[in-house]
Amino acid sequence: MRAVTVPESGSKRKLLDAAEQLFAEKGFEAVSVRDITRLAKANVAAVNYHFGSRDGLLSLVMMRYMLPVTEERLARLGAIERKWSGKSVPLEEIIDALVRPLVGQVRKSELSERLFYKLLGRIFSQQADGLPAPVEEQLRQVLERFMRAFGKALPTVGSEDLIWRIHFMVGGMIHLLTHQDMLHRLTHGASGVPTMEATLSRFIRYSAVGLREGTEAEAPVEKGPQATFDF
Amino acid sequence: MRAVTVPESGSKRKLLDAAEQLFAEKGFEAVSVRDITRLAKANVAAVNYHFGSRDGLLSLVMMRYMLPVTEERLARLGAIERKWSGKSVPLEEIIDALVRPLVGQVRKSELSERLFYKLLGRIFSQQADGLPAPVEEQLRQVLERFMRAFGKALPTVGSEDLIWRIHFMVGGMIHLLTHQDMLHRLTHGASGVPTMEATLSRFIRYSAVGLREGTEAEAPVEKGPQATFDF
DNA sequence: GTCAATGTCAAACGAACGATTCAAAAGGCC
DNA sequence: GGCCTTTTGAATCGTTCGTTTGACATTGAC
Repeated sequence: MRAVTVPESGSKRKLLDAAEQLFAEKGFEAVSVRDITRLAKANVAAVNYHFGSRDGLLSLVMMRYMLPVTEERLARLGAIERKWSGKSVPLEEIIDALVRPLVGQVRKSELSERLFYKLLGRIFSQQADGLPAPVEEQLRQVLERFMRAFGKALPTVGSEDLIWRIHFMVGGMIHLLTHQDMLHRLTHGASGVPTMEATLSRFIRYSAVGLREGTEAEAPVEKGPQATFDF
Repeated sequence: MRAVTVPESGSKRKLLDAAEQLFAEKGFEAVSVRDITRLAKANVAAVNYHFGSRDGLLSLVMMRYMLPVTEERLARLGAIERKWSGKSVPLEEIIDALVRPLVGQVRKSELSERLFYKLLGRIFSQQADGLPAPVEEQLRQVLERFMRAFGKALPTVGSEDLIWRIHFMVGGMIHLLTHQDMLHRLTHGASGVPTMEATLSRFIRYSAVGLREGTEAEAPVEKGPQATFDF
């Protein structure tokens, strides 16, 4: 994976910043090239000059935010598996490796925290075929790696159950990103600070019990020949 | 709530059907009135004649699908509470009342099952201020009613925890609707039939354990002065 | 038959869209 | 200075957007 480098100044950088802000606020389809150049105080032609097309700019914005998240996710998962080498990895730590990079990368961004999460949420909630190919490839890769890890941590959960439970968990994660601001306003009206970190541990606890649902109570019977899961 | 009546034939009906199909397939923003009139084999002016504007048609489509769901949700919850009058209502039955109407209304629709769920998912995943006022009002009403019910069924869960857990659950529900087709293809490759009903009970079990997380193990201490939740 | 209400139709409206052109300006290097 | 590459600027391309217009057809009431 190549890094997405960004010039420190100049109109290219101004265009990227403006595009990120507008995409996060209004969605990828609701922002025109003219909206972006107007905010960046640049010429309409600049987008096509620097990025080839509107789609080129969109891809670059997505990659710039997804790549660090993907790399931190995979690095954290790798570190965890090394730490517990051989032994089974606690479920909570896997979920943590999946979701913590979403907040871990926020400070490196120029965007406000609120817009950063919105932008990530918009990327995740896109239909897969609406994403640039390299972004889609990243998501596929992350899914495969974490699927395998969850499968090992939950050996008594049938593969079909596991897929669905992870599906529900991912839905909660996306919803958390896209509607995070609304709920944080509700639950921390005036006080303020303890926002995302506290929410994260809530999410991890919620998802962990859902993922292992039934594995303690019921007998550890194998559910069929399709015991191991890999796609 | 007034019912949304639809003419049995004529171009108005054809426009509604075409709009529903296209909105479900491509999203509310990606469909033009010309796309709709082309599919309906009607004139471009027909949309504005029958519905006043594109937004008018969009509102009508949303209302047509949301109203029966909302009514069935509230009716089911009411029936459950009457059945368990006084006694505490099992959590699973409340979740069931929230999600079963999503599949209960599918047969009354002209749309295929797959598109029906997609359309509902698109409505739910819209930002609140992107929805027509009456639809938003329905969602607000449903949320308030069910919040109260969940609060009674989980008296030991702090109100702030409860809000977040319901938030995660709703995210899973929306994700289930919007990406249901992809996963059903994966998990029932060729076989087919046992799709949504089995998935629903999976979702209910997953969400139930997440919602009551910690309420069995830990002592039932009140978490603070904000014990009861109502907004 | 006449009238008014109800739909339908082709045509066109102004506005906005992404993209392109080409000349002027700016910047680095000899 | 002179030269060449990179970047900007205003103007404009062809399309598509939602909406409107006014003529024309159909219908049922009286």
